[in-house]
Amino acid sequence: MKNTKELIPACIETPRVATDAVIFAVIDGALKVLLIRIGRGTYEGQWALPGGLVRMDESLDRAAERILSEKAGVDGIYLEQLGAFGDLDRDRRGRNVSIAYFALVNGEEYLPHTIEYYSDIAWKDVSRLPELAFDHAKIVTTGIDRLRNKLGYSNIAYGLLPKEFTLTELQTVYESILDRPLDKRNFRKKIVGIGLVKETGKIRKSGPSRPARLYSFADRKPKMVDVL
Amino acid sequence: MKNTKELIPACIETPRVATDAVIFAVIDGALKVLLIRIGRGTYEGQWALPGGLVRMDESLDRAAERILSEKAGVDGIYLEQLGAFGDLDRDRRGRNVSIAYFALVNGEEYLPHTIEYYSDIAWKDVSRLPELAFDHAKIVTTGIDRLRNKLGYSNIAYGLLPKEFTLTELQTVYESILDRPLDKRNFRKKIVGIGLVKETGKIRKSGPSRPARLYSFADRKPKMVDVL
DNA sequence: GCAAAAGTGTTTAGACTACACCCATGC
DNA sequence: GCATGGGTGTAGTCTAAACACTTTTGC
Repeated sequence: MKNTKELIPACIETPRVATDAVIFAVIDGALKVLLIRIGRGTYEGQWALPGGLVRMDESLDRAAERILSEKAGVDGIYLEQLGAFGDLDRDRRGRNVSIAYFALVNGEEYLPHTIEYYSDIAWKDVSRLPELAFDHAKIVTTGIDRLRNKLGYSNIAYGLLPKEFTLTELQTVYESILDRPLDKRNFRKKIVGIGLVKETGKIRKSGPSRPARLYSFADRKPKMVDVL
Repeated sequence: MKNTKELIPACIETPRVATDAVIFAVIDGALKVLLIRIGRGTYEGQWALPGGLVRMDESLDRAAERILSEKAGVDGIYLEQLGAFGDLDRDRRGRNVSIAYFALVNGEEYLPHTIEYYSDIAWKDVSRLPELAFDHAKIVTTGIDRLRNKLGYSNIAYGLLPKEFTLTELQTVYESILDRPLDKRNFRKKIVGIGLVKETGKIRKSGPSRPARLYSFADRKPKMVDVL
């Protein structure tokens, strides 16, 4: 673009720009993605990620926030860019490029609700995904890779948990995402040792078993830490 | 975009889509980036990354390859997407989004040459960069971070070296990029131990010192390995 | 024989892994 | 008193870091 002609016609042939969001939550011990079902048009009835076109007067990050808020009712959470997806055949309706974002929410607190154009919205288990429209399967895979990776060197897991939680709950989140069991003693030693979480002093009683201590994250901003 | 109206006007208001490339080389023991100087227009005389508009009939990856080839004469090298940059004020000439790529070349083999629209092209030391047009300083920073990171868990350094090289040369590349000295014995032990490189059996004599064994990369395709 | 770069091992400290039993509570 | 999940320590192995001298060559 640097060296194209300087005077730009109001309208130039360029791919349209959209964003799609991969929103994760851990629910019932399983990693889930928020999917919507398209209500009309070429892809009617198919599952896809929530997304939308980027407007001329908003940055990519802002567009992602707006679309997430409008189409999935999620506000004020951590959003991170996953990358741009721009293969020629990604959308049969016309040439476009999608900037994918990924986000984490606490599955207990957030209740998805369907909106206009979407005939359905639901959490789907990543290990049993339906067929997805566009190149969204690829985007989801990229998102899962990023999430797994990031879990090992950052504190992002805070996005998936309530303010207070037990170490067992935290471990379940890690195990669900990594899809493998972790040693309880080593996990607790490490997590507490690096100061990822701190004790709240509170205790939660639940059912016929020893009550658990409640912890909270030392930081609720994205931060690099050697976790695993 | 999924839930916009189905029939798309031939021309819709959307940001233009471009790509820019951050091309690295290690020359004279310093990490360098390939920059061009803009020949005309709003940003005339300023330094920037080589880039260009994405066409309607090519994917992002393909556009990046084409532009790299056309504007910097670099062909057939490893290209990796860095991410999308789409702030509102990134280009004073109009709204656009740039998909940035990063690439590595062997500074000894590749000689940059100026082309149409560019008044100059040159390797610039990353520690002494001129002021850059657009948001290219941010893109370069992202590129350097990615490169440093990747050096630690992949074999990408092969892109920066000729087919055969000495272990000292390899170490210089690592040190230039990480901007810190490495222990010679530990470096060699690790690099050879993990099988990143293999001996060619050849020896290179050069000046008044002990001749050095020549090595080559075990793999010349991107691969994950725990290097540092 | 000396300057210049190549090459080579050992020791130590910290991190990761594997592993099994007692504790506090509700019913 | 028993079922349920919470909580704890140690020994062995591996990896990373620190560190200094000998070798081969050209001149």
